[in-house]
This record gives sequence, C-alpha cells and structure tokens, in this order.
Amino acid sequence: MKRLTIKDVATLACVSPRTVSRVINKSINVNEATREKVQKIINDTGYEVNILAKGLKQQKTNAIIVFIDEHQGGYWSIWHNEIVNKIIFEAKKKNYRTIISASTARESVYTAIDGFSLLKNGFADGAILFDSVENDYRIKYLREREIPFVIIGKDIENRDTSFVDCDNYKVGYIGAEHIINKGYKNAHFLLGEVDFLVNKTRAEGFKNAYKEHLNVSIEQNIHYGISDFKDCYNSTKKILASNKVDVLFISGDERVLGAYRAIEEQGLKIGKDIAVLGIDNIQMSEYFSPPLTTIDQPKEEFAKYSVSILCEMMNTDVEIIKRILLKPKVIERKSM
Amino acid sequence: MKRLTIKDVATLACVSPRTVSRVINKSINVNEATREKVQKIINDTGYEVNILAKGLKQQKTNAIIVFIDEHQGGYWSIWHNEIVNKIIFEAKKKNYRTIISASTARESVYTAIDGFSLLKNGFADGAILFDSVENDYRIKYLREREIPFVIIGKDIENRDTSFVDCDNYKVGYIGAEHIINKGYKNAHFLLGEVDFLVNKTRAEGFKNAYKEHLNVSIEQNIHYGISDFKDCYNSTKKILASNKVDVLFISGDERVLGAYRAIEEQGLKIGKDIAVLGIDNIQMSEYFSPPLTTIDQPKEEFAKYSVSILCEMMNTDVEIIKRILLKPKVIERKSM
DNA sequence: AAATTTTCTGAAAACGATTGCCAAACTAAA
DNA sequence: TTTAGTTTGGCAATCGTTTTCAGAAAATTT
Repeated sequence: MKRLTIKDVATLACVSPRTVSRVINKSINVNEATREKVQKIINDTGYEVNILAKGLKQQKTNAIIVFIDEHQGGYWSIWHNEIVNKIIFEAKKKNYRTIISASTARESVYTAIDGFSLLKNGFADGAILFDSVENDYRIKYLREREIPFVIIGKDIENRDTSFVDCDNYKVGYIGAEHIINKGYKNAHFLLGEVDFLVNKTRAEGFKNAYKEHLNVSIEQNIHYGISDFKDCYNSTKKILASNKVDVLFISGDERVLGAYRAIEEQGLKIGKDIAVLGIDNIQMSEYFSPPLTTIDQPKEEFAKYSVSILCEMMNTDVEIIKRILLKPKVIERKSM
Repeated sequence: MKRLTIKDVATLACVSPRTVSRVINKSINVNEATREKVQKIINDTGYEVNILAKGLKQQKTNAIIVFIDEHQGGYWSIWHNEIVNKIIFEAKKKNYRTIISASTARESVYTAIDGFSLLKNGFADGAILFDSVENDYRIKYLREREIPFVIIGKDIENRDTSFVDCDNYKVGYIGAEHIINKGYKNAHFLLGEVDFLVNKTRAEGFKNAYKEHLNVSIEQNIHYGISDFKDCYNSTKKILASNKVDVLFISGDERVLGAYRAIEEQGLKIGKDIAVLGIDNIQMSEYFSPPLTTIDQPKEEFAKYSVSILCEMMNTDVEIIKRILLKPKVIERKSM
C-alpha cells in the first residue's frame, strides 16, 4: 500500500496542499468547515506527515535521545530502566519522541555511534545522558556541536552543563548516619567504579559523616569497582571472610542480590547477624528476602526535571543552564 | 557550528556533489585518486550524511523498531531487556539502527503511537515485537500496511507471520518431567496472563506431561495472571497457606523473587522444604539465594534469528515468512 | 589516426513536506 | 458601490540527499 502524501490528502479533500498544511500546522486563517473536511480525510485515511520530510525542512525532529549505559552483562540496570521509562512518558507529554541509544561513558562503542549520528544530522534535537566520567567523549562531542543536553548525574569536570542529580554526598552521609544511629560498629561500603563521580561523592559523604559523628576514619572500609551482582557476590564473600562486619552499605540495589547470596551461603541471617543498606530503591528491592532497607532517589523527579530542562534548552536560542539537586531519603524495611 | 552538507564537502574537495555521493555510497566508477581526496575531506571535517535527507530520498532509513512491552510498574522486564540489547547488537552488525518503542500488546498506549508513526512514514523499515494477544492491534496495523515484522513469540491467531519462538510446549513439558523425575509430588505452576499464547502453551505442555507420565490431571494446580514479583509474592503466600506443595514452577525468573520472599517469610527453606523451578534463565537468577534452577531460553538465538529474518524480509520484494522454534533446556542450580 | 569502448564526472530532477508572497475569490460592513 | 477582511490557491524556494542521464575524458582497439 502506497503511503499517502500531503498532495493525496489535498486531492481527496478537494483543496490545495497549502491548505492541508495549514490545517495540519494549526494556522489561524482557515475556515472551520474546511478544517473539518480536511481533518476528516486525514482521520479516515490515517495520513500522517512524513517526519523525514518535515524534519528535513524544519531542521528539527522533536525527538530526544537518551544514552543509556549498558550494564555489565548486556542489559540495562533496573534503575536506569525505570528512569528511562519515565523519561519516555514525560517526553511524550511534551510532544517529544524518545530514542534510546546504548552507550558506555568510556568509549565510543558500537551503538553510541548511532546516537551521535542521529544527533549530528538533526534526527534528534537533544540528549539526556547518565553520569559522566573523566574525559567523557560524549560530553565533549555534545558541547562542540552545541547540542542541548542534560546529564542525569553530574559533569565530573564541572563545566557549564545542565544536570539533575541526587545529592550524592548526602546519600553517603545519611547512609552513614542511619548506620551509626542504629548502633552498627563495622560498616563496609561497596560502590561501583571510582571514576564515576557519583561513587566518589557518595564515599565522600560517607567518610565525612563518620569523621563528624565519630571522629573516625572509615576509608579502609570503602570498596570500589563493584559493578554488578557478580562483583558484589565476590566482594561480600571476601569481606565476610576477612573482616569483622555487621553492616554492608551497597551502592545499587540490584547488586545487593549478590551480597544476599554470599551472606546466606555463609549461613548468616540478613537483618539479624548482618545488616544491609542499599541505594536506589528499585521496585524489586521490596521483594528481596528480607525486603531491603534502602536510600531512595526520587525517580519521578529525575525524569520530570531532565526532560523539562532539556525542552527549555531546545526551545530557546539563548543558552540555558539549569541544575537540580534532589534529596534522598532512607526507606526502612527489614534488612537492617 | 553549522553542519556540513554534501555540497560543502564537494566544494572543499573540488568535485561535484554527485562524486561525493559516489564515494560515500561506495559505487564503483570512481577514480582512486578522487576517492582518496574526497575521503580525506570527509574524515577531516567529520562530515556525516544527513539521514533525514537520505531516508527521504531512498524511502528507507535502515532502522528497525522494537516494540517492547512495559513491565507492570513502569520498566522493562529483565528478560526483554537482555534480548533487546542483543537485538541492538545484531542489528548493528547488519547496519541497522534500532529504535525502541514502549507499548503494550493490548491497547495503543501513549508511546506505541510513536512507534507506529515512525514506521508509517519511513522512519523505520521494519519491526520486531514480543508475543501477541488476541486481536493484537499492532499486528493488524503492521499487516495492513505491509510492513515487515517478526514476532518474538508467536502470532496467537496463527496467520502468515514470521516468528522466532521457544518451544513453549516443551518448556512446560520438560519442566514437568524434571519435577516428576526429581520425585516431587505436589507441583504448582504459576504463569502470567491467560491471554498470552506463551502461557497457554506452557500450561498445555505441563498438563500433558503429567497426563502422559502419571496419568493424572494437574489442571487445578495451574495459576494464571501472575505478572510480576508482587503478584507472585501474593500467590505464593496463598498457595503455601492452603495447599500441600513441594515445588513451585514459575514462569519468569524475575517473578521468582516474590515467591522466594513469601517462602522465606513462611520459615521454609528453598531447595529443601520446597523447591522452585524458574523459566528464562536471566543472568540475575544465578545470584538468587539459593541460585535458581531454571529453564533456559536461548536469548542469543532469539536476537540473532529475529533480526536476520527481519532483514531478509526488508530486503526483498517477494513475501518471505520464516518460523524458528528454539529448544529450551533446564539449567540445574540449587533451588531444587 | 580514427573509431570504439570504458571510466569518470556533473547538471538536474526527484523525495515530501513547510512557508512566504501574492492574487483571487468570497463575505460582510459601510 | 466601495471597502475591508477572511479564506484559499498557486507558485517557488528550501531542506540535503540520491540517482538518471548524458556527456567528457581516458584508454583501448582497429
């Protein structure tokens, strides 16, 4: 079946293409009867404007692209997954399409190239990315071409970029406070790669809380490089074997699964012999056994702010930079 | 920074746009010296073709779209997530871009419209979708416009559509056999919505295995409508309370989490007091505690076949229908 | 040297919209 | 009747490619 063009619609409605264009683009000077007639044809035939042609002419597509990091093992972390879904929803509300591009922050892998090429020639008008690393090639690229983007997380090099982030210092800080207040004596903090700012910042908050409340250095109990449940399983096993420990603070609920297994294999009981505190509050964490006590980052807000800021940036000629810092809070359940 | 066009490159290289196009599209008749000259300009300037213009002209974009169902709760199930990532990879190998569109099989929700409109005007050339339900509006739509698509799962109405599926009858069947062989006496089978063919088929295989091996009807131990870990938690609690049960067969590893929690809350020990058998073999399931015994569906193959078939369909004028049925196998771990 | 073939190049017409401008047609008010 | 205002159509340019066609240049054969 051949696709309809604006001309076909015009012919069917017995008007000129010019007029069809007028009704599509809701311009003012068009008679109500004509508008209805044309609209009816459009509805009946299911005609939709060719966004390739439209985008080409207008030099924008009303699409945003979100670069999502592949989780080790070839899927997106649940936390990212949940946020991306909310972004799609928010973008849709503002009449933007969302295109998802898998990437890694560190190197230009297969699919990120796609995302870039999409951006490069006006297939998409703006971007959202997660986190940033030292020498982030994505940010470099985006800034060079003056493509609007917002980071979920923060620009590690602290340039003039928009971002919406959770107050990660506070995440670490209140995590530590919660642990201290509950009376635990030997905490270990497991986080992802050091070169992600989010991890450094959380560790900072954690350390300082210990310093300030107990005047103690917790440095040696901070473990980096735990990126998935496998890493977490292995690390937990090691920590359990060689350290006194009564609470594990784990960055990323998803990874907690690995810790749970390691603990249980040791014959220890979570929430009794040893406590676990997560970060993220992914939906699933409520169904861990026992349900995970965790620090919530307000996912809804991440999505809402990131797209609304991006939209602002895309729809103006002046340079807009906005930064939002969201507040974390601990959700108490059964694991500590 | 203004984006370069093919004309700019032509000017810089002192040739005509036509010639630049020739080197971009690797046509034969171009002098080696000219090719190098042009290629150098392209490399130096970082020029990339505008896919809007290219797509408009060629009436295709080399993009495929995958419709992915939103998991209850606003994210994509891990199983889908893993496959989609592999699809992206496979498509890339064949020089196709992957666009992801959230949808539900049952109704045209907010984002699916996006996917359609993308398809409708040549923004994407073909589609992959997961499963199908009775009166699936997506399939209706795709068939009407003669847009190539392949289903991961099966067309419930058994029309002439391409699909790649796991032999779900066998999934149910070998699940039952495994349970029977291990000597369990009281199995319950928990699955998602009845109106997904996959669930019906698995139940069928399960029932027939019991019939054939034990000449017994297991019908009353089959529970439908368990779509996520919450449902699974609740159902497991109910089943545990009111039934004799020594093994739970659960469709969808992700949901198993809910069952694990319900079981542990009951003070029962998984793999000892009660066994659990999953389906899917998501990576995470190895890190459940205890690690989940589950039936593997070959994810790699799902991705590989679905994109290769789709590519075949997109690149030919004759109608191609291909159907692939993959073999499941049980992965033994510690939960039974 | 002429004729023929092969290889290479460029001009120009699509692809399907948007949009500015102008003119024509119609309606309503003065 | 004139004037003004509202609708509509026609035309052409534009967005950045691809691609048909034809012609120029080079290589090969007579």
